[in-house]
Amino acid sequence: MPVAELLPVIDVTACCAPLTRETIEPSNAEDLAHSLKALADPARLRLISMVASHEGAEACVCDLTEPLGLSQPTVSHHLKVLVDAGFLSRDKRGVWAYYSLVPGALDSVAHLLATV
Amino acid sequence: MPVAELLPVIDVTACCAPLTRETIEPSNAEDLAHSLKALADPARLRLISMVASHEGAEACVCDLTEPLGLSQPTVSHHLKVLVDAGFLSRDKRGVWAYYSLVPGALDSVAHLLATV
DNA sequence: CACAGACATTGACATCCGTCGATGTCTCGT
DNA sequence: ACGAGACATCGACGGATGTCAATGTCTGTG
Repeated sequence: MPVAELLPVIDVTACCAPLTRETIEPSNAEDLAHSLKALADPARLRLISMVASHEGAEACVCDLTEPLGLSQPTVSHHLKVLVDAGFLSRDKRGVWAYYSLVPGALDSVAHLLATV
Repeated sequence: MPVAELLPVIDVTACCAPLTRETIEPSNAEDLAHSLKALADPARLRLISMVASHEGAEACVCDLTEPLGLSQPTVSHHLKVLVDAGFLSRDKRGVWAYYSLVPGALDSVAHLLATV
């Protein structure tokens, strides 16, 4: 497993100043790039958006597969990427796996990008 | 040339509410993903950071190649990706090409990601 | 006008990534 | 205990991406 898998967003954000404040360190650039890569996919952006606006602010795979128009394994794959990156959390209750937003994760990345 | 090349960040930001406010439209997700893909690379993040913190808030390719540790064609390639995505602007003066940040571009993406 | 230098473009290559079908694992109801 | 269903994992495949060497284009200089 790549090292980056062990560095979710919260750790990235605690490390350094916003991108344009000072020259970013190569290792920090690598971490931030890893977080952004997790977001830089249409299906994953839609998943985050769908989970956030779903009732109860959580959703199971069965809620997401059909509206997304992708196969169940593909949806599970994307969700895993988002969980590993620290943007979503997974809560298995019975047969279902419920995904919800990790509070502050998106804001951390947004803060690193913002110039003001 | 892909259509997305013609949709720099400013257009993406003018289109829709923050990601978690309401379910994002597939086409908007595609546009935002394209912008994020442009940022989701360590070399490109470092380029943005180096340009922003360079004196005069602009830098030419010759300023960037050596500290980045990549070949000149590769640096030119990354800069082109960032210009096409609307994050950097290019100003050719004489033999040199000066790159600088597009004001508000990073903030637009940051605003789309933020939840607050 | 030729030459040197800064940068862009091209072509090639290795790697990464999104996708799916097939299969595995676990839980619940019968 | 068995079967059904929800989800994860695996293996494979095609397309996208980062990188470089080689080459092209343009600008200023001797």
